[in-house]
Amino acid sequence: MSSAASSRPKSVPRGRVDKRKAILDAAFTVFARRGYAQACVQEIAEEAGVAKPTVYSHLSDKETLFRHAVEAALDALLEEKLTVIGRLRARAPDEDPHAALTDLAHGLARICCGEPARALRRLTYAQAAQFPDLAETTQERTVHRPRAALADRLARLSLAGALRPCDPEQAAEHFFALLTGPLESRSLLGTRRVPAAELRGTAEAAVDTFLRAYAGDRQLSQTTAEGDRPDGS
Amino acid sequence: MSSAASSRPKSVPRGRVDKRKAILDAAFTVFARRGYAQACVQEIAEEAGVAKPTVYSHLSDKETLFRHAVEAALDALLEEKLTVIGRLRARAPDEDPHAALTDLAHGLARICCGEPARALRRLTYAQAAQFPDLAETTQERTVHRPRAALADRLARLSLAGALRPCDPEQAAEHFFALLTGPLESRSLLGTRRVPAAELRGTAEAAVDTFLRAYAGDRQLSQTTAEGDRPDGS
DNA sequence: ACGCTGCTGAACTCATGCGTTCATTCTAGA
DNA sequence: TCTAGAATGAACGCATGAGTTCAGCAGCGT
Repeated sequence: MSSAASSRPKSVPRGRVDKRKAILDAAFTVFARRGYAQACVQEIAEEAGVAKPTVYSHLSDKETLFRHAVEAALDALLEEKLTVIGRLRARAPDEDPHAALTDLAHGLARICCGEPARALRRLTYAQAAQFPDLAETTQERTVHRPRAALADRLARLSLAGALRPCDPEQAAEHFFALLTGPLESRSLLGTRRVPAAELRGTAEAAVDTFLRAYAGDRQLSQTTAEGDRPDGS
Repeated sequence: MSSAASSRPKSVPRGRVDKRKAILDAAFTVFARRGYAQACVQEIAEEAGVAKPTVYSHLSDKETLFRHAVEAALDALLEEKLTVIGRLRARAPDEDPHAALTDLAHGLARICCGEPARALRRLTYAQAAQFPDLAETTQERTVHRPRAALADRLARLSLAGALRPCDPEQAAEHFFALLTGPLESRSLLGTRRVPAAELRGTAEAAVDTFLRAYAGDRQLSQTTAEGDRPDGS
């Protein structure tokens, strides 16, 4: 997303390129950098390697620009998360869930701490009051849908006896909470880049606690023994 | 905080009042309502029942105004949280931790879903890029200090055998995560007012899961039996 | 009664930035 | 090669709002 635009395509051959996409990418980059109010359309145009009137010919408004840019970024992020969650499907349902969940947690942690996700969180929080419908879309795409997808997977694990009988929606919610809550505080509201080691430690701690609370009888003793050192961060 | 200013003291007797406090309260109210960039000093002055030059005579800048208003709100919020956490101290350390933690969770949930806390989260997220030091102060006051305070209490519970041996800092972190994560998603990024019933249910679910993961051997069977219905929200 | 101090309100300057206009230039396609 | 449509860039009008100025006014101590 921002990686493509951050190389400042100043010298696009001026002819036919996919200007619209370039503009939306640039818009997200600049909004992420400055925030909605502080971002000016001129800078977006420059970032996209395009003239200001061109921007207005594609997207009528600064607000429209913002909405489309944010929604595109949301979609990309959702897809990433669903892919990582979907990897659970490939696992044998009766395998030890510890390894599978650790992989999952680590994958999700990497996504949540990536620049796009952090920027998106800042932007949607900031404009939650001004564009309440966007806040709703955001929750839907970044929280509810991934949670539902995870709940499906956890339900299967539960049936297979790897997790105790429980409400899978709530289990998924708690899984995400244990993972993203600590990450949130470690990234200083998305301000700071979380080092990979911390990220891994946080993910493991989350899985540990999650399994202590949700592991099925079959797994309990094993898990409890394994995660007994206090911490490591 | 905002309750004093929300009654629009349009007709202050013009003479000596604590203008400065009125201004800071009004500033927080207006910033919370509009966001930093959209808030205008004129509106803050009106909300405080004061003329615009008076505002500038007390606080030199819009930025200064913002910082002082936010920090005052942060302090108030921190004190509230510490008070609620401090109530754990009064409990007998060998008593069943379930009741104590539920009280705590419920108290914290009420604070975190209150208008000041939600507004504060929106504001600091929004301006995290522009005023990074404020983001740090915010984390310190709203996360680290309360977590440290809770960790102290949990350490005592652990020593008393009510919780299993564990890193109290991490236990506290997970406790907060299990509580505030779900609350966050239920309040739609602070946009929506969470109904009391949901709030209570979330708090109980958080304590449930927390105790399943952290209860000491003495408590394990009891807790596990008690929280066995899937959910309730 | 007098003047000092702090507040008022209205008007002002100035910077910023949205959205638009227009004459010009480029590219694609016939 | 010629033409239509898209893109350019530079300038413009206009609104908004930060921060300031200033003449007047209320209260208060003396």
